[in-house]
Parts: sequence; structure tokens; C-alpha cells
Amino acid sequence: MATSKDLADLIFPDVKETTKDLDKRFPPRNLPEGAEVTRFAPSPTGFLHTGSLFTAMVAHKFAKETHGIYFFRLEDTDQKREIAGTGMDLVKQLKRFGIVADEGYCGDHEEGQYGPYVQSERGDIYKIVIKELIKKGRAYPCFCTKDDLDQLRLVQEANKVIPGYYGEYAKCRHYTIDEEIEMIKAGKPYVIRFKSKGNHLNHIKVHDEIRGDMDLTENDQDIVILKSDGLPTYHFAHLVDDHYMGTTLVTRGEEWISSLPIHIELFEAMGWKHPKYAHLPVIMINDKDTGNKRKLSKRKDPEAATSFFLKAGYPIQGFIEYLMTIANSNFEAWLMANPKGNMDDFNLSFDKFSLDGALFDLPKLNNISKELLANMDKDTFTAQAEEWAKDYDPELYGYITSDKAKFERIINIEREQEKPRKDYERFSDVTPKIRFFYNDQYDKMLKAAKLPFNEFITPEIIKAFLNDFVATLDLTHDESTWFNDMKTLGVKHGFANDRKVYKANPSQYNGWYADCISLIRIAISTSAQAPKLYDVLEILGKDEIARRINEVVATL
RNA sequence: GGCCCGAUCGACAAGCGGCUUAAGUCUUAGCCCUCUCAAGGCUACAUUCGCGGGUCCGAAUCCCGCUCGGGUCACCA
Repeated sequence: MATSKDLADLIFPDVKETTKDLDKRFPPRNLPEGAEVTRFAPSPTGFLHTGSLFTAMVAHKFAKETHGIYFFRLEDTDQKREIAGTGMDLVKQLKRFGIVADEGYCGDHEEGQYGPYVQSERGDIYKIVIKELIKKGRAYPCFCTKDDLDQLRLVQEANKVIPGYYGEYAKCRHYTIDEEIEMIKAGKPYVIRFKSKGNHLNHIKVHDEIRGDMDLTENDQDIVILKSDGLPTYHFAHLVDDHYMGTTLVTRGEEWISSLPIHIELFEAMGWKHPKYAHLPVIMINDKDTGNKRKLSKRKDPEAATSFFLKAGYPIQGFIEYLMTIANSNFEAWLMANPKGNMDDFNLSFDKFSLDGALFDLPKLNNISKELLANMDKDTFTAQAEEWAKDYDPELYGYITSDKAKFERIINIEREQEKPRKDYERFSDVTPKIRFFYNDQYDKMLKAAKLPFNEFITPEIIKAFLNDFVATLDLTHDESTWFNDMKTLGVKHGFANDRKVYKANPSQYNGWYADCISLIRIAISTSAQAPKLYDVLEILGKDEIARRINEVVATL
């Protein structure tokens, strides 16, 4: 009678090493007390998902905080869904958000002693562990076809029993080793399944760092651990990789909670200690059609792709800060107390995590982003705007690169002060707001638009006032002197120099000084809204102001 | 449907049995200030914590049931 060792040798004749060899190959890490080893382990199936970035950020942050290790592992075990090149993209995208791994897959190479960090290259390691599991009688070949499985499911549904491959329904677990060997020798295709000892009537207590003790049902499913293509399934790869890579803390989305019992049993079967788990809330969005909350969807929601926010011009730091407010409710208070603080000084903690998924809130992101942009010094702002514009806004990129000093003067209006202007929520807001500063653009705008002059002021008055303005303009005066000049000029042209005076007798005046100043603003910018006029005038310079005013007067 | 997780303002949330006639931030609305705008200042917006029961002198806070929302039930991760 054949033994399980015979079966294991038949299936993996070339595998000579054992887990003892693996223990030597991947010795325990030499890390200080309390240091956490965390990881980000995506599949190369597309762009960087906002939820993935959230998870990666949290993993990265915990490793940094505890002076541990954060590594990147590529989970490319699903060849059907894999999209070539996306592994590299993921690394690059993460880097843009400031998340760089201490070790692991780097796109074109690997760093670290616990690799390979790409699962498709770890075949030998998985096989060693599986061979051992077979020898122990905790794994077996399953010859069921897709049809067999479909059939089984139908029967189970009809009988209203829990679907799946377990217990009496796990047909292949009941074969004798001789039968198994015979079928393998006959060339029947098979997968390897884990042989569960659990019972779904039992409950197990599992600790989650965020949720505390959870009461879960014990696993009894004989899950597939090695697929017919020779690659492991997620559950099994998680077991092997996180064990041998020395992961101490697994951070992942809460959708994994239901498979936790599988993972727990897998670790027990190997006699290994499982890592700590922290199941993170998933970022939600309101479905436009149903109005219900649901997970951010790769297919339906543009917000699911981090590139969406990059393209939209959100500063990277702002997006990260928003994600942090979702992660820890006390982060926002910290941010307000430390507006210029380094995020590394904030300690992320599990007990401040919310238990249910936050609704993605664009207005909140906008607000955080606006605050951040307003409080940036002009050099940082310019540098980041340039980086963004290079990829997404050629017009802006042109402004910045052709005359950086001018651009900096423009965006520095009312910046770098106690209560700075808050004009921009994102870098994409910049171009439309500063366009009029550029002469050729101004000319185009002047041609295209009807100037929004107050219709109660006659063209004659406007003309006379503007002409006089140009004739008497003196930008060598300081702002308050200049402002008084304007009031005086206004009075000369029938504008009251005091609001109350005007209000008391509106018919006596053409308006008050706000109205005449508005004429200048409109003439030089084509818009009734612009930052402080004096600053704008200074940047444009006397000649250009005169040119613009003359152009406008000519059209009246 | 089974199992699991969760439930405080429109959103994010504080709250951990008496200090809560429920913080703060965003949004929204109004007022003030202001050369326009962006801001800034002030004010308003949950008599109530999904619902119903209990425990207790006392509950948003503990327990039970219901309801609702989410997740999961693959040779996908």
C-alpha cells in the first residue's frame, strides 16, 4: 500500500528541499522590538486603485513608525487577468505618492534578501511547502473538472446546503492514495487542495488590530492551493510568502475578513504563527443610479484610479492628507495644529480607525487641497505646478517655463502671509485665473468677450475715466497712496469717495469708488473678478496697462 | 439565501455608563467686513444618537431582537 510520501514524490519528483531548507534560506529578520514588517501586495491587473493606495499608505506608515520594513510583493498568479507592464506602473505610481518600498519588487529589479518578490518566480518555494503538506496528509490531488464542480453546486443549491468543496461533498478527499496514484499515472489532470479539518458549526475567535476580537465560523472548505497551471492561489501564497518574508502585520481591505478562517487554518496546519491582521475599511462612493453606498468601482468610477486625481491637478500631498483623514479621525485636528508639520510626526493608530467605509467626499478633498495650496510658499507651488503642467497643461507649462519670475509674481499675490489667498483647489484652476496676465491671451479674450461693465455707467463716462486713469497713472506710489489717488480720480469723474455718501444720494453720482475701480479691473483683465488691483497693475507694468486701456477705449 | 462585519448631523467623525441641554472639520444658509473676487469674522443647521425591548439610580455608550447598509460565498486577488 502506497504512503502519502509516495504520492508526494510522484507529484513533485524534483522537489528535494524541505521547509527546513527554507528556514535556512529565509532566517528571521533582525529587527528592533516592536518593529513591524508590512507589505503591499497587488496584482498587476491595471492601474493603481485609490483603495490600494490607501492600503499601501497605511502599511508604509506603520512600518515607518515602528522602524520596521515595508516591502512590495507582486501577486501575479492570475495569468488571465494580468495586464503586461502594470506591475512597473504600480511601483511608479506609488512612488509619485511618496510610497517607496524598503525592499521587494521594484519594476525592473528586486531588492532584499527574502525574494523573489514576484509570485510567479516562487514556484519552487510553493512546491516545497505543498509537498510537505501532502506528506502530512493535509493536501491532496483533486481530479474534479469544472463540470463536476458546477454539478456539485447545483445539487447543493437544490438541497439548500452550504455550497463548496468540503466534507462529504469533497469527492476527491475520499480516494485512497493508491487510487490517487493510479489516476495521476493515467494522466488525469488535477489541482492540489488543502484538506481542512474544520467544521463550519464551530466558531473561532480571531483578533483584528482594528476590529478587536472577531467571532468567525471555522473553515471547512478544501480550498485549491495549487491551480492546474502550477501557480498557487492567493490563500496559499499568502501563507507561504508572508511566513517566509517575515511579515508581522498584514494590512488589507475588509473584503478579506471572510477568508480569514482559511488563512488561520493554513497557518495552523503548517505549525506557523500567523501575522497580525488589520482589515481596513473600504472607501465607498454613492452610486449615481441607486443612491446606495458601494465600494469604489474600477469600472464605474473615475475616482477609483489614483491617476484621476493626478490628472485633475490635486497636489499629491493633499490627496495623501485626505486619505489620512479617512484612516485616522484625529489626523485632521493634528493637521490644523501643525499646518506646516511633517506627516511623519503624526502617529497612525489602529484604535482611531473607523470601522465602516468612508464615503469618498470630493468637497472635503477640495478643501484640504485648497488649504495646502494656499499655504505653500511660492517656490514649492511653482515647482509642483510645473511638474503637473508638464504632463497635463501645456499652456500653463509654457507660462512657467518661459518666464518663471513672472509666474511666481502672479501666484504670489497675497501669498506667503498670515491669511493667504485661497484661489486654487487644484493646479488645474491656475491657468484660467492667470491667463489674462499674458498679453496675447488677453488680446484674444478681449476680442471674444463682451466686457461686463456696469450698464448704468455710460460709455462716455467709462472712456473719460479710463483715459484719465492712464494719463495720471503713477505706480511709483505705494499702495495706500495709489488707492487715494484712485478715490480722487473717481471724485473728479463723478464717483463718490464714500459708500455711505453714495448710498444717501445715488442719483447724484455715477457710482462710488468701488465702481470706478471696477472699470479698471474689467478693462485690464476682461473680468469683474481678479486679485487685488494694485498687485495686478504692478505686474502688468505701466506700458502694458496703457496699451490695454487704449484697446478697450477704442472699442467703446 | 447562509455566514461575517458594521450603524451618531448632508459628508468625515468625537464620544468608551453620569462632565453631553451630543465636540470639531467639510458642505449649505444668513449676517458683518471688504475696491471685485478669494478669504476672514460671527451665526444657524441631530431635544437626539436606525427601531423596539431590557440591565441600571442613570445608556449614544452594556445586553437581546428586528431593520437597514456593506462584505463574502471561484482553479480572482
